[in-house]
Amino acid sequence: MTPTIKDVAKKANVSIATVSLVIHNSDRISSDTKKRVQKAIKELNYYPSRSARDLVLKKTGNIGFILTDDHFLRTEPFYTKIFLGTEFEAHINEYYILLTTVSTNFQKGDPLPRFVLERSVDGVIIAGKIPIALVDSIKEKELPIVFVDYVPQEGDFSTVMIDNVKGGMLATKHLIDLGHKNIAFVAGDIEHPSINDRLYGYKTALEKAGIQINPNFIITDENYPARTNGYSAAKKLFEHNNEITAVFACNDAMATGVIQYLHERNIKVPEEISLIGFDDVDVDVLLNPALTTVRVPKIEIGAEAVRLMVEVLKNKNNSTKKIIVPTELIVRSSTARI
Amino acid sequence: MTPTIKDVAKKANVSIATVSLVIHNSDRISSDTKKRVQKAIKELNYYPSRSARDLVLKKTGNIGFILTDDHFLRTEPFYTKIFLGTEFEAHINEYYILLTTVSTNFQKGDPLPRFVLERSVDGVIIAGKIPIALVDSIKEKELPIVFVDYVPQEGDFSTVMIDNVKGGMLATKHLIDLGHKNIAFVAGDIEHPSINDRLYGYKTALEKAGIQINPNFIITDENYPARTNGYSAAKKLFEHNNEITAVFACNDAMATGVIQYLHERNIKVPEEISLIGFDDVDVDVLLNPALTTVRVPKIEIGAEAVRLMVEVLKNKNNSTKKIIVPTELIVRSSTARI
DNA sequence: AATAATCACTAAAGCGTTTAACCAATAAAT
DNA sequence: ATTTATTGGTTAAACGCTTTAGTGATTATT
Repeated sequence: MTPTIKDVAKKANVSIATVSLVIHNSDRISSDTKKRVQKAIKELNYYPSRSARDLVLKKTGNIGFILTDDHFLRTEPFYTKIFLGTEFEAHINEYYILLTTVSTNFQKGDPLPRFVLERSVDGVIIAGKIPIALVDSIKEKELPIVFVDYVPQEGDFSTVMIDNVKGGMLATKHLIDLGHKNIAFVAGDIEHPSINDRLYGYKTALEKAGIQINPNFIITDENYPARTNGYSAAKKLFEHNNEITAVFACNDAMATGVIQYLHERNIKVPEEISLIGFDDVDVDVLLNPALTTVRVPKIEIGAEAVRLMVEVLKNKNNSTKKIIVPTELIVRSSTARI
Repeated sequence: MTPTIKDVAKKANVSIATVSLVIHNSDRISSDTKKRVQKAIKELNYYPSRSARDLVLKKTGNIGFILTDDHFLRTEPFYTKIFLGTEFEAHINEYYILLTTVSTNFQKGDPLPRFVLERSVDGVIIAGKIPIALVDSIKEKELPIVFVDYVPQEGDFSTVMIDNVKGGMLATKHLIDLGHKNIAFVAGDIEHPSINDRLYGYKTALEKAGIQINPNFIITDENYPARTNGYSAAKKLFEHNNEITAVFACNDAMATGVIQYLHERNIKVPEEISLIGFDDVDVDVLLNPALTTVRVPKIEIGAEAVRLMVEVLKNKNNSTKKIIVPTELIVRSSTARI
C-alpha cells in the first residue's frame, strides 16, 4: 500500500501534524526533527495524496477548458493548438487541464460541465464563441473565468484576445502594397466577433488607401469557415466578378478551399490571383503555393490564458486583466505584385 | 456557498447517510423519503463533491496520458490525434484525461509524473516509445497501464497496437500492383518497433512478389521521421539510384519531405515517381498531388485505449487484452501505374 | 526564586463523502 | 403471546490531509 502521512509520523516518531509542518517547511520545527521526518519520507517514498489535500484545501490544481462541440468536432487545428498551449503552460505551473465540450445550443437549465458541478477545477478557460446561457450559469458558481478569442458583450472578464482588426489590416495592406485594388474578402460565421473584426480590418485598410469598398467582393454568408465553404465562396465570387485580382480569406481553412477552386479552374496563384489567409496553420508551408497568411500565435494564446488564470488563482484578487496578442504577417508564395 | 450533503440532510430532515443512499439509489429507502430528499437536492442545486468522494472511494475518475516530450514537442499531429481520441472517449465514459510528458531519457530514480505520485489518476495510458525505467517505476505503483503504439519487450500488458506489418505490405503491394519493381523505403527512428514493422511489411511484400530486396533502396539512418528528414533521405536516395520508380515513406511527414525534394528537382509525382506515405494526416488531401497513404485510425486508437482502460478499471480483473487496429489503403493521386 | 516569554511539538477538529454496523418499529411466523 | 424477520432508517468511523489552539519544557527577565 502507498504510505500515508501516518506511516511517516510513526516512522519518524512524531505526530502527523509535525509531518505536515515539515512538508510545508514551517520554521517552527527544529532542524533535527525536520531531518528525521524528511528521512522517513524519503525511505517510505511518501508523497501527499492529492484527494485528501484537495478536500481540506478546497482547491484541486485543475483548470477546466471549455469549447463548443462545434469548434472541437470540426477538428479545426486552431482550437486544438490553443488547447495544447494550455497543456504546456499548465504543466509548467503544476496544473492539469480538464477538457470538455458543450453543445452549441446550450440552454438555461441544461446540466453544466461535470467538472464545474463536481468542483474539480479551480477555474475555467473558455475558448471561442460560447452560448451566453452557459456563461451565466458558470458565473453563478463563482468560478474564475478566462475567455479566449471571445468575450461576452456584457460583463467584465479576464480575456486573451487576438488583434484581429490589426491582422485584417495587415493582410489587406499587404495586398494593397502589392498593387491590388480589387480585393475580395471571404468569410464564414460572420457573427463571430473575431471574423467580424478581420472584416473590419479589411474595410479600414481599404478606406485608408482610398479604395472604394465593393460589396460584391465580400462573401460572408458561409455558415462556417471551413475548407469546403471556402470552395463554395470562391465559386460565388468568381462566377460573377472577374475583375478581382486578390482574395483575403478570413482563415487558412477557407483559403485552402479557395486554392482548390482556383486550381480546378486553372487559375494560377499567385500569377493571376493573389491569396492570403489568416491563422498560419501547419499545412500552410506544404501547400502549393505556400500560403501567405497572418500568423496567430495559437500555442502562445493558450499559454497566456493559463498564466492569467494562475495569476487570478494565486492572488485571489478579482481585478480583471485583458491581454491582446499581436498578429504577424507571414509572406510566402501565394501573393505577388500585380 | 455551494451546498454540501449536510445542507440537503437538514432540509429533508434526514441523516446524511440517507441522502447518500438516495443518491446511490439504495432500495432501503422508502419512496417517500426518497422523493423528499430528491426535492431538497434539486432545490439546493446540490451535487456531490468530487474531492470528498475521491478520498473515501480511493479513485479519481481521471486517466493519465503519458508520452515523451520528444513525441509531443515535434507536434507530430499523430500523437495529438490519438490524444484527442482519448479525450473524446473519456468524455463519454465520464473520465477526464490528465496529460503529461516525460523526458526521453528518464532514468531510474527520476521523479515520476506528478499525477502518479499524487495518485490523481486511476490508470495511465502510455503512448509511443517510452523509457523502460519509467515503465518499471509505474508498475511498482500498481497502476493499471494501457500501452498504445508501443509495448515493452518484457511483461504482459494491455495494448492497442497498429497493424504496421500489414500496413507496410498494403503500401508495398499497391506499388507492386501498379507495376513498380524498384521500390525504395525511407524511414527515421528505425528502432521504433512500429517503423520497423512497416519495413518488415515492405520486405515481406517484395519477397512474396518475387522481387529482390535492394539494400541501396532502403534508407533508415534518419534519426526522426519528420519532414526535413524525409527531404534528406530522398536526397541520399536519388543521388545514387536513378532506377527507382516508387518510394514508400514510413510516414506522411517524411513523405512530404520527399515530395518537396522531388519538386525542387523537378521530378514529377506520380508521373516519374510514385510516392506513398503512412498515417493519413489531415494535410494529405491538400498536398499537390494528394498523397496516397495507409490510414491509421488515430482518433479510434485513442478511443480504444480509453475503452480498454475503463474496462480494466470497472472489472478490476487484471487479465490483459491486446487490440490490434487495422490499417487501410487510401489511394489518392501520388501513385500511378508505371 | 518567581514570572514571563519562547520554543518545539501535539491534540483535535474539520473538509464532504461512503458504508458497515446498529436500532426501533412493524410484520410474519411459531 | 412470544420470537423472528423485515423494513427504513441512523450512528459513527473512516478516508488522508491541514491548521489552530494548546501544552510542557526550556530559557530569559526581573
